[in-house]
Amino acid sequence: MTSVALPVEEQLTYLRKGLAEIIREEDLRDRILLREKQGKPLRVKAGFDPTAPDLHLGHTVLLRKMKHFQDLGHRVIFLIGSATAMIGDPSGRNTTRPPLTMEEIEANTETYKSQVFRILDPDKTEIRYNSEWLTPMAFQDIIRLCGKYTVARLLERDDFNNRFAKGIPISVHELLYPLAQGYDSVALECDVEMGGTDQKFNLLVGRELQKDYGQPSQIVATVPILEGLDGEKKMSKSLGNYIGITEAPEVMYRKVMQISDSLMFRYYELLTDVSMSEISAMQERIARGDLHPMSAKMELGKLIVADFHSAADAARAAEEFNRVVRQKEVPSDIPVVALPDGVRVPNGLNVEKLLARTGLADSGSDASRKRKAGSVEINGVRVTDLVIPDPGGELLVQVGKQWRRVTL
RNA sequence: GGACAGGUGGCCGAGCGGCUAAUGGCAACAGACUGUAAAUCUGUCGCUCCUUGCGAGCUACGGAGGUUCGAAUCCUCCCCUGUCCA
Repeated sequence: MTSVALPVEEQLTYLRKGLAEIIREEDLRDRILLREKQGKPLRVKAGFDPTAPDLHLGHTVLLRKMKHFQDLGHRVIFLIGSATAMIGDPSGRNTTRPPLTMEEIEANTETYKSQVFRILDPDKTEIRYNSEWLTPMAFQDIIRLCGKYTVARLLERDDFNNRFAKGIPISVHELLYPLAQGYDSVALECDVEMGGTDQKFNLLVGRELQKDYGQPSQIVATVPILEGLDGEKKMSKSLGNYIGITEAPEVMYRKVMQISDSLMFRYYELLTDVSMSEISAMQERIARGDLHPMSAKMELGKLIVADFHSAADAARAAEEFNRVVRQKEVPSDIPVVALPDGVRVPNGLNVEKLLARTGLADSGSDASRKRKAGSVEINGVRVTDLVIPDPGGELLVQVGKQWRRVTL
């Protein structure tokens, strides 16, 4: 879809799907019409933290939606929070972070580009840095900015509110974060700002500040926060419940297969172009027993893998999954390592050393535990002995989902 | 500036002189079951070494000292957080 002149109601329908909230929808309609009359695209901004350039599927919910704006001919501003990176969105206790150097930020930007343009259209994307306008601000400018908002209003933010109530520290500079983010919208004269629902407060501050600076208030569009593989907490790298968009097809596919059945529909909704009616039809068929949930999940896996790799990769990943996981055969791409030093002992091979030094265990102690727990298989045979006779040739070592091919 | 309450393993949270590598919960890892779903059950869950044993050593309860045969637990100073008062 590349048409620019889609009727406004159709644009709204297209955009509404998969958005958690639009504030306010009437404003969005008016703004679309206004810009259309002026022959200008909407300026749609979303901010990203330059410290974490590794994107996962959680981020793609937002990116996909940004792409939808582009599909309608609008302009997307991919804002890198180079100046605000020092604060970090006050979601927790990370108070102050060391400032990144310009080199680091540029390196991270490159990483972003290589990932983001798997989804966004580069021709309709503007990459900007908020240090462009925030860094030159003088103290009096900052004071002026602070003068436009009150502490009481900042404390309305859930996170601040909770922390304040529970007596968890809030540093003053954290309060500046929403103001800085809001000011970004002023500097960029945004029509729309997008973000996760957890960003709602910050996005709304932008509306207020724009008004103060004599601009029309931006429309706020929030996307739902994607649950991670555990189905409960939000997808995040630090929680380890994520699927990274640069991960190998097999890994992605396997991770998708691990999610719970209920989560699968959520993923269908937020991560694929499958329509809501198709999704509910699928749910009905599963409820009736016409469709095995696993088949539906396999389909989801293929769709997601194909999005970031290719249909062929997706098919291959599915095949591999069937072979390895369902038929318990040996995976095809096992890391090959040479027999590490110290594994060979006078009467054979030391299993614990083998695990610890091929990355199958975190430490010697961990290796010892895994061995004693009976988690180790070597050449298809469960091994609990500390020392095994040297079988000659190569070793196929398995601990849980991890495999190593060790050459002697 | 003053008064009070706190800082324990990835997180939450017990312990308040020895029996404590530290109860319990969550997370994590492995095994069973399965659709490598969920649920459930079992085991593990600081590090190193080896003679792989209910083995030895080392490190750990904000930091530094001290008391004691022995401290996460008592004392002193310091750092950090919160509440109240000025």
